Amino acid sequence: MQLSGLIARLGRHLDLTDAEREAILHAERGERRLRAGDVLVAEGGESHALYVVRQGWLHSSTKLVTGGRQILRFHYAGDLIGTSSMAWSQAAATLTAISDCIVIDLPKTELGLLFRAQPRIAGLLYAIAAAENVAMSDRLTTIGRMGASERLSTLLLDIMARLRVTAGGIVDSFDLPLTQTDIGDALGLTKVHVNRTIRALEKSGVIERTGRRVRIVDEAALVAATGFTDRYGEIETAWLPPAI
Amino acid sequence: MQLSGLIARLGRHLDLTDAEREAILHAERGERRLRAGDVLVAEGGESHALYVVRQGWLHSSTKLVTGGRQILRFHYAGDLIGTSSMAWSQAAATLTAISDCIVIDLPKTELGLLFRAQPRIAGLLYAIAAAENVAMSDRLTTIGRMGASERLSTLLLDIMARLRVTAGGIVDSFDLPLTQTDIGDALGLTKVHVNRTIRALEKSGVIERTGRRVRIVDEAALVAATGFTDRYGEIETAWLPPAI
DNA sequence: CGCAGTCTTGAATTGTGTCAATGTTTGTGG
DNA sequence: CCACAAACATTGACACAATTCAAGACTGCG
Repeated sequence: MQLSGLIARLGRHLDLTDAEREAILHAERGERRLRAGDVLVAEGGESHALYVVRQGWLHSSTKLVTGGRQILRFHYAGDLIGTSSMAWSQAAATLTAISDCIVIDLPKTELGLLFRAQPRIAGLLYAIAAAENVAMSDRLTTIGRMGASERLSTLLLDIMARLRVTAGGIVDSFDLPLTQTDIGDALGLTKVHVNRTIRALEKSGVIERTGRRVRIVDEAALVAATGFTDRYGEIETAWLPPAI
Repeated sequence: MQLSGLIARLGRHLDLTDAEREAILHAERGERRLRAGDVLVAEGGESHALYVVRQGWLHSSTKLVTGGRQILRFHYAGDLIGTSSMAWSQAAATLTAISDCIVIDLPKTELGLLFRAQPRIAGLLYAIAAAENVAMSDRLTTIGRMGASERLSTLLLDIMARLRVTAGGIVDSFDLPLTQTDIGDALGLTKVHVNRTIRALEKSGVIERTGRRVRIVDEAALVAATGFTDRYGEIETAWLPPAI
């Protein structure tokens, strides 16, 4: 069977039936390759599709009237992105590739048909959207109520938790393809202060860096300081209607 | 026909068929009355249902390890709340009534059946979830990248835009049932600084206050300063599958 | 009427931003 | 493979926005 971004993702949560796989494959359109830095969708531009990340990292961001930028979320393999186009035909955020990426098109009319043909998939997608909402809430809480070092720690823990989903074994270090400006725009800090905060964490011995590789030395301390909760685990599926 | 929270809400976006109305009514359980201050769902507690707000205001919030609180979102009549229980059986946030409220239970197993019976409703609920996500992104941007007076201005504009959805005519003033502590917890500021910021806006003449009533005097100035976008308008429904 | 919860204000402190200069990496073309 | 430019990281000095602490004035409710 053909490899599919959405099948891989939904298969993490459910055992898909053949009919469900077929329906998903039918909804997906050709893949698109992006170079690091490429913009997949621009804020305000027309958009009639979602995308499934097959490979690589992206982020979504918005621009402010005052010239700043807020990075809203990082996206990894398996994520369903550009979902604002389900509600409006204009994209609410810019999607930018951080590393080289492959994404798969999922036209929204096809998704409509998938919702009708496979209600269990529809329900799971709804649950995933609800989980995304909680992820945004977590970030809001972090940025609204924590200091710079807790924000940064939370980001590192979050990235690591997410990478552990894909990498089977235990991960305690990873390559961080983000500039300090990116990190600042994600955390609501300036790049200068991000730098100071990183160096302080390094000096206190809870993290180590070699080039762009980061190693989490004292995960327990970071978790204790931030109250970080890993939300990347299971999604409850008991309420879903039976598969067709 | 019996009055229903969800029918009223979805009816804003679609002309529902009789079969769809029937199915929604079948999914909804009895209503629940809350007094201002009551907690509908506590963070971490079991939850097997969503709720539709029929009347009143609520907010969702989380607690931090350090003792603080972040208010994530305010909810008004027609909103679908507690959606994190679609993904997990433990609630991710606390739902608290701000004013006296009436909410309607929507058990998630019933929602599963609704998804199967009425795919067009499923699709619309998905679009609404996507719009909720964008609303969270807006708040993240406001808190992450704006100063205190822009944050406060955005909150006021947002509340007013939301009240205009229900109130037919033009609204330029409204009762604000929030304490300054609440506002601070929503905006990532202390209550003291909220007070200073309100008084500064008042002094500069862009807002006026009488008791708990707020009047927006110079809406254009507030919009210009914040880049506020009203997202409470239409939701695109062209991609939805046909009704059954 | 009195009390508890709010709102308001001032003064001192702290965290983060701004500005500016220098060092370090990365990638590109010769 | 080297030279160079551009992007990125690092650091210091200073400015400023928001917090903290504290005290007093409202307001609404039992």
